[in-house]
Amino acid sequence: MQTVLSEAQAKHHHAEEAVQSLRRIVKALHDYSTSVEQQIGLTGPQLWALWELSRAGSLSLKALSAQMHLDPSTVTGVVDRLQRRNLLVRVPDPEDRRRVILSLTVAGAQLLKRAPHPAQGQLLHALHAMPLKEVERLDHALKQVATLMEVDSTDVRFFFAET
Amino acid sequence: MQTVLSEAQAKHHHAEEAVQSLRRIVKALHDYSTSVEQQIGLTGPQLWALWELSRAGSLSLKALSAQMHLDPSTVTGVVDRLQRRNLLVRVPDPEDRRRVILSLTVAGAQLLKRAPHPAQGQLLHALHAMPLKEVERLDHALKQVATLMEVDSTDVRFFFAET
DNA sequence: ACAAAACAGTTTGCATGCAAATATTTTGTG
DNA sequence: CACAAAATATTTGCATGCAAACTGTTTTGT
Repeated sequence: MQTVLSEAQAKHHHAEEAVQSLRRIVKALHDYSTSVEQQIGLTGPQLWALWELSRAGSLSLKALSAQMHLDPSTVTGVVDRLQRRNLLVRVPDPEDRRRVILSLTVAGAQLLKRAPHPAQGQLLHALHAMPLKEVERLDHALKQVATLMEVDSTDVRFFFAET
Repeated sequence: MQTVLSEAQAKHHHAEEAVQSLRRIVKALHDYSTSVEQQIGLTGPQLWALWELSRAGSLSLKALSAQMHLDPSTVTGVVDRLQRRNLLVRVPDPEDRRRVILSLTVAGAQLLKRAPHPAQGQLLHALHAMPLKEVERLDHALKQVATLMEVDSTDVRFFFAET
């Protein structure tokens, strides 16, 4: 019983620490975004959108929001602000007049050239600085966490006693 | 050279996968927040604020925002909405009249009783479902990632070649 | 052929979230 | 004591982000 208890406590400890680390990671990502904004005057999502557009050549708004895992209504706003600064254009799709084709302008493409890699760059950089074995394990563990979180999405209430 | 190259590729692969998993985790956290909102009519931050307040008894706005790692101006808004629903009260601190003391109302405390554990509950639940060894490794790896990201916050530009 | 359903994009309304500016109060220094 | 500096909370302005409602267009089913 003693063993079980202390093992549970150890797990609790590491779990809390892991959550804390995730918070730090999210914060670091945000700070990186802020520094990018200072450098080139684009917010994280704005740079990300341009980057996806550059990668794909051109995209419908729906496709772009799928790439970014964001709601189309959110992306509409981001695209508005980019268009207002002449970094991209909206062109109606002749094939399907519901659709809008988004493409970079020359100004947009040029800006991208002097811009850093979008948001996740920081994270990827950190991962690349770690030994392969470590990255493998991290990958595996995170995948497990993500899956567990997705599976148990219903009634997780009171999993923790109030101590 | 062959070995080095494929090892780099393996690392790249796992790094990309890890980023993807982090995205899934963030999304799962958000989905959990949404389900909580459906259940008890409070957003994630609102529940979180009440919970911190309950844990501490009472807090100044500054202290609460420190607990939540949020800007005071953000917390002001959250507190506004909670106060509007009579879940907490603002009382001027007689000791220091700049300060405001936040405390739960009876209604707030009662609501908390039937509320699930705030946001991170989902994540903690998932971590507790994992073997201790795994949680330990995850904790360690995440700590490393967070530290690396914080250290290299300046010029990470172009760490990745455009492939 | 044409009503119904599905789809793409936008608009509106709301809740975060931060930075910068402001008002009030307290503290520290000469 | 006086006055500058710091601290606390708020306000304002802006950019995400989602859900729901709405418009127009295309596809589907009968």
